[in-house]
Amino acid sequence: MPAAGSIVTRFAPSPSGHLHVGGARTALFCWAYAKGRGGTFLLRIEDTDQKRSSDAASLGFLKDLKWLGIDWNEGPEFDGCGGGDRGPYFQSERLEIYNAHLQRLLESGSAYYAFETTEDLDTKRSAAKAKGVAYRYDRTESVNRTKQEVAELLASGRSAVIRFRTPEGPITIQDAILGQATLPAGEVDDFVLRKADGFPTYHFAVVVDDELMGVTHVLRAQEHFNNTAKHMVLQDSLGFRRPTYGHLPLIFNPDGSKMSKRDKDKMLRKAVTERKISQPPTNTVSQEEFSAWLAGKNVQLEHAQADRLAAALQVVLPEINVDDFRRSGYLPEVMCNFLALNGWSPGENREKFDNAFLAQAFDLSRVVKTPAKFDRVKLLSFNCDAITGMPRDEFVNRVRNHGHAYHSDFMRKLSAEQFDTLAAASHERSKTLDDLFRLNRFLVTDDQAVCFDSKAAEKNLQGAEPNGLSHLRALRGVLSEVKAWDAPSLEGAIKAFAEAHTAGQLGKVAQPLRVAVSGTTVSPPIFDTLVILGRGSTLARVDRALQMFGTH
RNA sequence: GGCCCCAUCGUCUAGCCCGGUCUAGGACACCACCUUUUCAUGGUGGGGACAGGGGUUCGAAUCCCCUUGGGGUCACCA
Repeated sequence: MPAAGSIVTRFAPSPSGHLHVGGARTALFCWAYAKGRGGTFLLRIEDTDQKRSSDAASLGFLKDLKWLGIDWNEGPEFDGCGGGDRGPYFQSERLEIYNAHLQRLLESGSAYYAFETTEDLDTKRSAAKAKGVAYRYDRTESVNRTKQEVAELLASGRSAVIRFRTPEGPITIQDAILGQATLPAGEVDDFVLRKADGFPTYHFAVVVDDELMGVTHVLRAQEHFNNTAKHMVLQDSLGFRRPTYGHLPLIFNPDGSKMSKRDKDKMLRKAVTERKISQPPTNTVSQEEFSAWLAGKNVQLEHAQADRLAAALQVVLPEINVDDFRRSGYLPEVMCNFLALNGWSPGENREKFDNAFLAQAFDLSRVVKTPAKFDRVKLLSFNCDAITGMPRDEFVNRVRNHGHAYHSDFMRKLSAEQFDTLAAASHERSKTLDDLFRLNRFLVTDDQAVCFDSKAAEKNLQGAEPNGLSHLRALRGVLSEVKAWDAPSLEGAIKAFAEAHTAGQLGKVAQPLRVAVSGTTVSPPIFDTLVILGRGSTLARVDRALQMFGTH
């Protein structure tokens, strides 16, 4: 239990889907605020929506937070984090607590049972909309029922919710970031506290838990701003303290649209439509699923399906969730740094910092009020800087771990020595931990299966004599004679060859060789590439290229 | 549509609260040139913003008002 008067912040995700960047940023700020002030950062899982919540999603959130380096002092126990005596930290396990407080409201007349069905309410809502009037819940019928009548209805098994009897009058919200705002009287209607399934709504659970868990500062996304009014009137009715609120600006896509998992479907649909594909590529999704997905814009593919389809179509899906970025090879410390820069800045032209700095420098007064567009290009640049700036050993280790996690096939095909050579050679040209695997497939394909890019071959192997092919033919002899198959020896031999045959222009020799062994014009430095391939593969590939492009 | 909030380069932002030091700073992106065995990196230089209109003031990016624009919210989702 933290000392009295100390700061308690919390991150309270609802466990559906994956942790996305906006949520991660909220968690990071909550963490930093508490951390920098010797307070407590608490994690609570808001799983009151039985339909959407899942244990798998909860676990995913914990893992993602852990990966980002965001540790929680209290909350679900996981990998050294969590615990605490103000639990349980899953709202689904706190129903008795909510019911006890609900009882108080019911008895004082601040809450009441309501029996309208969802359909009833929908009808009223659309009627209001048709008239161009704002819909407000009408409490008259519910409130006029006697206790007796309510009891009878309940006894008869009628489905019921409990609503809050919102007091009259305007409500002024005090916000540490946005200042204050006053909602006119009547803006907040009688919202639901307990759903028909017996679970509390977000509004009720959040107010009860923040009080019971001693939360002093609520930092959350701006979409919750208006909800704060509801929470405040509830706190008053329950006799609760009022935490300090700070509403963080939202994070959007570069085009201003909301960042959502649907962006992946959108991109895939576009690719499918453009290429006029009517049948799913093999081993991706079933024909029925594919057709349904294509037909309905709101139909979403499962993660795994989307990944398979993207792979088959060679489309790179946009990263939305934290684990997408992880898979794409972004570093957790860079994610945190960049996320923090969306909506906050330390000033003094400082942009690069770690979480320790963030914790000591973060302050609500420097949080920006305007929504941010998430710029993946800048993130990539930050990632590149961090990767090229780290020690060689560290890069090799981290890229190896990434490989084991996401590219086990690739890792299996290279020896430890080969991999380390490749990693070292790839360090300075890697923008992500994934680049190495994406760009060097040719190293793990069979010598006879190397796929040649026709433009690359045309430009570097064919053409008027003396062309690349003729150099390659002559170079083949040199390569087979090189005594030690290591980078210095190869460099010596090939440079000597270039001196003799291309007036020292290494490119004239290196490029044909590169195309011959990789199929394209891009690879790690040519000498390293040859070392990784070994003499056998190199010569086999050169021979194959000579054969394929040499005969007419 | 009602209500609430916001408004600086293409993007993230510094400056704004406490008007002059702002011919508005940084970063990413962009353009040009240079370096380079490919790719990438790196180096040098360049273009690029105070949404518009009214006030207040000797003086406004900074304070006030209006307009416009953007966002949020109006669920038995959180």
